[in-house]
Amino acid sequence: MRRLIGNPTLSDVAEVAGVSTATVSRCLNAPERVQEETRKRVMEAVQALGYSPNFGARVLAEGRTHTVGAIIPTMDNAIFSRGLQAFQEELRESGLMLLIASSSYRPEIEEEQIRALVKRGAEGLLLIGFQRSDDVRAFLAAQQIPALVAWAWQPDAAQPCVGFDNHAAMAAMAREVIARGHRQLALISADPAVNDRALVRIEGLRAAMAAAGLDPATLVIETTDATLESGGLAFRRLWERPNRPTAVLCGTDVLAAGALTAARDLGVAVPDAVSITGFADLDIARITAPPLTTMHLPHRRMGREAARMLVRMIAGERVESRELDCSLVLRGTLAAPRDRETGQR
Amino acid sequence: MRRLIGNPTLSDVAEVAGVSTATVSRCLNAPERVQEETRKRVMEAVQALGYSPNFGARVLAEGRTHTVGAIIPTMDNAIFSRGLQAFQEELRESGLMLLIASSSYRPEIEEEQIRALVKRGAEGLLLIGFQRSDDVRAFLAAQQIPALVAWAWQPDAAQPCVGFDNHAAMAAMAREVIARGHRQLALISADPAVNDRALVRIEGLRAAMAAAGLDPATLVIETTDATLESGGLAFRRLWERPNRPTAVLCGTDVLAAGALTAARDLGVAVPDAVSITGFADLDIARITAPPLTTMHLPHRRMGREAARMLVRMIAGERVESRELDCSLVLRGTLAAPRDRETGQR
DNA sequence: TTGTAAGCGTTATCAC
DNA sequence: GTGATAACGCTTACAA
Repeated sequence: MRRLIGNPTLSDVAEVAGVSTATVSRCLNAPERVQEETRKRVMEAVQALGYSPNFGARVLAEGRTHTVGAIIPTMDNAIFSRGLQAFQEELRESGLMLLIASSSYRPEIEEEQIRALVKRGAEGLLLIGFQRSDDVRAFLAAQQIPALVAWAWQPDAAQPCVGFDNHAAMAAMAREVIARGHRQLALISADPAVNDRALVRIEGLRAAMAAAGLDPATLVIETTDATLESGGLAFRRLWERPNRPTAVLCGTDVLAAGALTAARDLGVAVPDAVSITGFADLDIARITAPPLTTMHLPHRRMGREAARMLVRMIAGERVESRELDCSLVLRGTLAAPRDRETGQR
Repeated sequence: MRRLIGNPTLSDVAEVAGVSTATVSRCLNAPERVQEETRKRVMEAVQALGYSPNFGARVLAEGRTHTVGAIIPTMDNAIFSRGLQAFQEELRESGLMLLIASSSYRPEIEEEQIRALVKRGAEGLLLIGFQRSDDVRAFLAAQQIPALVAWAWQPDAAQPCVGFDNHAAMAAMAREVIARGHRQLALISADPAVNDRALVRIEGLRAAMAAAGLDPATLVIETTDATLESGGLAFRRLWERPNRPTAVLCGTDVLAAGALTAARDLGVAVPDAVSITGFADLDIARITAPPLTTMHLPHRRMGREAARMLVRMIAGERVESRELDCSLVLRGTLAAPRDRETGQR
């Protein structure tokens, strides 16, 4: 498609200013390399014509797009939005633009978007989690597009990553719950089949149970998607079971908030009748009643660090994967279980 | 910058397949226009070389980037994230990629980002609110970049927009509050100087007061930024004043949730001692205790509609601005004021 | 300091 | 149906 009205080009500017295109280009990209007077003349011509460089031509000639891509499951989940905001802010410092796509937690869409982003000139990619087909991995390698996995860190990761140790974090939460005396645990989690962070968290939880002498097989898991409603529904299902758990751990604050709301609607007192824990320490963790006991994640730091790492990867440097610390934040939804017979703690 | 290892080009593929570059290009862009057999041979060469078209060259030749840009105050505010997600999903349907930037509510950063986005090839822009310097407007006009204002709609808008009538919506909320018997109103709002939606909401509130025979000058306004903490702090300031309001309207659910949390911490019962209302009907509106009375906004519909309109604008079509409906959702934080002397309603 | 001119890798218009 | 070849608008050696 040709532009309806031809935008002014470099040579238009050059003609008006009475210089060569090279000089105009220099004025724009390396002003110090051209004489004060000439530059002034050129800049006036630029102004007069309302010139703005053609993106395609610049990319073709320079060989760079100054753009990176990020593919997240959805922007409509606070667990990603804060870190993503920090990621974008830091990218801006490096003069990079951010291309965003979302996968709706579906691998085939993620793959499609990875290809689309690369086709659109992304020089590097931010990806969530490790789960990915060999096909895409080969594609990325062939195109020499560096990809950084974020929101997850694993000790043995083959790819560069930045995030926290989901296994250890969930295990720590489980230890805290178990230390309070809970023996009947339940988990509300995203589907581990499509969410490797969820899978790893489940494993961490089971490991902690085993280490504490509990049988991991007694763990009841409700798998669901990542919305408030789903968390509430999952809690209701849990509550209909013969053996009600005394503590419900949740894979996310969003699920926990949903569970908490369902508990309130059901007239189930938290933490008196049941303890509920979250994961992520989102804003919502502080506004529930009672406020949510959860695992604090360094959202902004992770976003910033991801941007810095990706910038270096694009520059061709090798980067070390980076583990960030989480910390348990005890608020009001975790307490010792009450004895169901006596009502005593 | 030259690529370290030259990626395969169209002519590499052409050479391997023993055809011309034109044929290869056709195979990729209009497969039906080339013979079955030739195409097969070409595709094999493409595979073998791991060929992927060069973005810059394609843009230069085609004259299109298939990319749009969006600049929002911040992704880290649920009031934008849901609509933005829908916007991106709909863009994908049209084969467009999304470039995202944020302004932190600062006009000068927004302006910088507008220019950056255009420089990076955005064919159209999604902008929040109407407030913008003449400079940028002229720039956009000169570059012939269509811009759609979203999250706001005004009857007399000079630019195409899609959203809701902030004035009418806030007035409706105020009418509801006043109808309950409230006479001492307060508002926790974003700074109207940097947020035109906030300004319009204030005006709507004042208009409703005047229409109900209340003196708009009695409205107490606490201006603050858009975070949970700020909402809480603003509520505390309100509560320290000599004349405590009986109802606190908030410009956003986030501010309302902060206010609600502060009220809880202060031991102020909601809605018994004070009514609080939100705006936007975010997820958090349903998890506060009591759940928040707020104004429902059609987030996803707005995002989708914005994408469709922008696509048409880019195609050169004229579009009509579109107003979307809001609806009051009464939950638990609004009630009739209690008489401070007698405790009666 | 400035100008000349050779790419950059596509798409698209012609001929054939 | 296929092949030459001319744009597309910029950056950047290299020359002057």
